[in-house]
Amino acid sequence: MNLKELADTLGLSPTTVSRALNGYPEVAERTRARVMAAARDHNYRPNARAKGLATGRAMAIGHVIPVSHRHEIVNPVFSDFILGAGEVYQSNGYDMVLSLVDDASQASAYEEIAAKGTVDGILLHAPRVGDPRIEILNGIGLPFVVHGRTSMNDETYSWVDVNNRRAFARATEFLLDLGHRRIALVNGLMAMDFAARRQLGYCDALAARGVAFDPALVRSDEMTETHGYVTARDLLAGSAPPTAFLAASIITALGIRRAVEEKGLVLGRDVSIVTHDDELSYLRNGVDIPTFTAVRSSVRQAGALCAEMLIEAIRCRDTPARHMLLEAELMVGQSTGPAPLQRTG
Amino acid sequence: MNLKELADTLGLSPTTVSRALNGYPEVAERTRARVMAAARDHNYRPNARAKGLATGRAMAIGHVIPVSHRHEIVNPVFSDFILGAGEVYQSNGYDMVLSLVDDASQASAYEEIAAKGTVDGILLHAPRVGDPRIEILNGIGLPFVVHGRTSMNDETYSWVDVNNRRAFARATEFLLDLGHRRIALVNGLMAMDFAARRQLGYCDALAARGVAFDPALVRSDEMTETHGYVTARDLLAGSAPPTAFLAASIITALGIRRAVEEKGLVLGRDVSIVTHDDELSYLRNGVDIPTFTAVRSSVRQAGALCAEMLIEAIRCRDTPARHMLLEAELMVGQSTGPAPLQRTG
DNA sequence: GCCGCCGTCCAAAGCGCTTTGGGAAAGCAG
DNA sequence: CTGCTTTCCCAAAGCGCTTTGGACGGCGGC
Repeated sequence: MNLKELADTLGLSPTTVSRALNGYPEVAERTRARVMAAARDHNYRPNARAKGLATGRAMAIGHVIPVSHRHEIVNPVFSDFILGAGEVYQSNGYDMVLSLVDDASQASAYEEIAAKGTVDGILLHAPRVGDPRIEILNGIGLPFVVHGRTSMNDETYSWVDVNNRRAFARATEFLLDLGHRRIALVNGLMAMDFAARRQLGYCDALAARGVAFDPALVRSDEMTETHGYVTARDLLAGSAPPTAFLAASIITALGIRRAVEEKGLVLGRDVSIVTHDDELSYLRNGVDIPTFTAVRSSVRQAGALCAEMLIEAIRCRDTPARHMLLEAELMVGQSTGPAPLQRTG
Repeated sequence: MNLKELADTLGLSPTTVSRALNGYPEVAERTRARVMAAARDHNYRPNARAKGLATGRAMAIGHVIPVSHRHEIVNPVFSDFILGAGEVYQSNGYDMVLSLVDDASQASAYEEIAAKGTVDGILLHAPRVGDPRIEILNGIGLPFVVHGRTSMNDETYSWVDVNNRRAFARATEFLLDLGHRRIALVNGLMAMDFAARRQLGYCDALAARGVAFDPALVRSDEMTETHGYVTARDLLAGSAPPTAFLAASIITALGIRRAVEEKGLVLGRDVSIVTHDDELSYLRNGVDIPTFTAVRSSVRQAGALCAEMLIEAIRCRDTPARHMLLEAELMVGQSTGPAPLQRTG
């Protein structure tokens, strides 16, 4: 059933039916009611492609997911982010289209997406330090919002980010307050902007208390369980093992805990862990009391905020760039405790 | 730059340019080369909406993700599945569009998607036992492939599934061989088809060895870390605790391990775990030797297979339904060992 | 009674592409 | 040279919708 057929059924012109359905005033209310009823009865939906062609709007938003061929890992927070964004899209009538793009063809991919006209805006994930994609997108002229930031020219584009620096400074301070002095940072890949900021926060807090920064205590890699495990096992086997760990994600923290417990140490007594917690739906941090002490910030909420910001940018194309810095909340759980008395050896 | 402009630049008609770009034979090779070069130079891409309108093909595939409002959980395997499917789509020129649909509006959602015409086919996730969506989709007439199965009328639609029954029978046999008799099954939600099949496999294996089925040893819930932990803690605290656990996913297994180790028990000695392993990219099962003994089957590969099957179904609309049953592989890791001698009390 | 306005509807153009149905030029055989 | 096929190209219709620019009748004001 298309518009013309529906119009024929009603003995009206396509023009009138279109206007009736889209809420234009030039149609009698009685007629509009008749049209609406018929549309419902016949289960009519306007063809999205035709509508898009006519209006110039795609009513869809593109998410570009970088697929690196060296280390093919899907960001585990991705599905929760999508959920948050998706709900906002849905209630605003937007579709969500995903494009997997490998690192090599990043530049051309965005131009292609823009030229094809399948989307009205783009949501950019996982920006790297000094990510060139932002410049590319700015050049293309399609509205976009970045989940996260990249170090330079923050003002030239819209973003939603967690205050990673503050969050990790906060977490570090908390551990310092508990008397820990050897605090390991099990970070994500340093090429990622958020990882760089987290390390800055960690260093800030150490410096503020006059604790020397020890590069041997900082490790960066993809945020897998394995990375947490291997790193913690390594560090704990050293001559001057850390008494506390800062983890970049709950998944990493799980790996760290495994190494800790495997060594017969007790979490919260012998070793403390503070983790960043994205509040992933499938990895809730404990039932009532948080298992891990964590600086937490819902990635799902971030998804919703990004989506709202982007939709607004699409509606009014020439509004200035907007920014939203979310503060993570420190939740004390069972994985932290006072630093143990200095062990000899 | 659109087709008409490109044609004008070249001094050709839109018809010829279109044919040149789409590989039709009615155009001189010299002209074609000229057109191709100009298209590249001007960075021309045909507008997808217009192309779709003209051809009737959307060159996009829809993934419908159920969002239940009671327990809002995103399937943790989802992102890996998407990755596998996405790569296939990309290399075949298809876009991927995601729709979040809440349980209430499942039926109408599919009709809407079909009528809107944004996609050429649908990939169905996480089918439930006797899932009504399959009937709906069959009625709509849009090609679709199910990742998983539902119990009835397997022949009437295309699916890709792991042989869950066999996999869990296999895992159970393995534990029985090691001498375990009290084997707990920490399953996913029983409403999910795969969970039901897994339990069947478990029961099959017990029955084949004459071991009585104890309903107290079977627990079903969403496959979170918390579920694994809480369930295992409960069961281990009972008067006749299990000596082995079957976990529905690595995430659940992590929770079980936590409960085991918290109780001071040693994995692979006091308690064994066999888990299903979807080979999630962010939760690799160990570095060299698998941490968990597992029946494994890559969900990413399943995504790719689903995508291929669906694209084929779209290309030849009236091919019969196809089915693909993947066998999971048993990988012995460090989480299993001979059943401990019977503890008294 | 005439004019102008308003409310209601419609015809037709246009969005950017594909595809049908020629048509002109070139090539070939007779 | 004629008639036919082949090669290469084009004009125009059409995909399903929106939107511009009227058309038409009824109404009130003067």
